[in-house]
Amino acid sequence: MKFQAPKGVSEYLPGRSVGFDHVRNTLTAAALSAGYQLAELPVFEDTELFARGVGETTDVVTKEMYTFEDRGGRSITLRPEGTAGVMRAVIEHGLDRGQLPVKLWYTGAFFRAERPQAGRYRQFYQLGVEAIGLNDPEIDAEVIAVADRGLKTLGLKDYRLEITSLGDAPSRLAHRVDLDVFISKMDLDDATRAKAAVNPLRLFDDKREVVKSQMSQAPLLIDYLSEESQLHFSRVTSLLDSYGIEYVRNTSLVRGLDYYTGTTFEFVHEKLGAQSAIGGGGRYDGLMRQLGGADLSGIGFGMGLDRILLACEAEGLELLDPDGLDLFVIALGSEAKFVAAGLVNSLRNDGFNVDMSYGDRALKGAMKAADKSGARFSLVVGEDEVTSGQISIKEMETGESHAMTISTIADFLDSF
RNA sequence: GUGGGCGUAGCUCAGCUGGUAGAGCACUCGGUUGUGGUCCGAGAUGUCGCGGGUUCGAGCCCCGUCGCUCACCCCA
Repeated sequence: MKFQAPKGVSEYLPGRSVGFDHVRNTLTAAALSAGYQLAELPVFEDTELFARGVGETTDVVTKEMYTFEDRGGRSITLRPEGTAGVMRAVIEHGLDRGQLPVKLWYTGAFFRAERPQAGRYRQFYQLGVEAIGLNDPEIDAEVIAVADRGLKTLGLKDYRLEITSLGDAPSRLAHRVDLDVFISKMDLDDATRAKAAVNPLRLFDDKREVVKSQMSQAPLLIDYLSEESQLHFSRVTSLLDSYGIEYVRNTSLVRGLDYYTGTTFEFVHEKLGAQSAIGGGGRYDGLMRQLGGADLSGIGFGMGLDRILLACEAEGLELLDPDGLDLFVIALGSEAKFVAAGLVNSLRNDGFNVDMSYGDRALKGAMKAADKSGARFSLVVGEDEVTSGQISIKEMETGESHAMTISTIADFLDSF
């Protein structure tokens, strides 16, 4: 029996794992730049948390969750998204009792039992932030700017920020009345009509031409915003303007999680195929209360690390490893190998990244290994070096060598 | 869940109307008794995804299955 990874999971091995780590670290740095603090949360939660948080009628809940019963008979679900778990932790530990907003970031694996596709996996990685407790347009702009800063720091260019406002409850109620009337007059198949009955906004996202052409005349939620919602949204866009962050208004932007209200956004990459959303998020007014907490608003985003890596690769960005090897040591002969191992261990204790050749490789092969390791310097240790203590460190890129004694290697490496 | 394409060496792929498996890259060794990237030479590597069927004979045809992939759906 030959084992294979479970269907549809993403995994990153040498070659791509450095790029993945770089993406994650860059987005982490963006979150830290704005004062977000780490929340390390479980990957599974009470099933009910997601049912109530994400929305009972969403596809995510009705057909994409990994749900199972644990040994105590509890219904457990692998987290399909991050916000519900963060809210649970905030409520459970009373994090909202101090100063607001509570600003948290998280990263890790998420799970949805979907049919795999380009950029869509059953286990995938996200990094997200949540700012909870205040309904301040400056926070909306900050959250969007953090995500955008992360993408720009990576060097991404071929993406766009789409943004809209889903308004507050009164706005949406007024719109829905008119939208339902409009949809009732449309020519639709049964499945689509059923979908519309659950959430009519979904029809704005339909890719079929028959639906798209009819929906082009549909009433838009953006035209129903209350004055308060309008003011909030225009302030957010003004802030983005002042930050120099470009965006396009997408009045038919719809998201698959039910909890979004007000400011809602999505980052879309142009070179990714059908699964082109590399991240998205928005404000959620009723979520915390819905989950048994105080009636506080919040806003956050989730960025898809797998898709962002794909986007970087599609743009041909170089994702370098900042923590590569400083030195690669080649030992010739048993005695030299013993000495070299001690030297390597001691340099590692001093904080350098060092590797050495193992086995009994010929010098040529060992040099090749040094080359492939990506180390900045190489060093050959043989009988002569062991007895004299004199060595010569070679700079791999230039081929230049530097003579010194073994005891001064650390000082030499430090000077670079 | 629905539909299309594809599974051959570690990777990318070739393999004719069915006749018993190949290339390039990567890897190892040597040319150059202790200095990589170039060049030259040699070598090693496969249950041809898996199971069944047709056939004297299957990598090739048929069925099933698993996986990958692309799109729908949905979303990160």
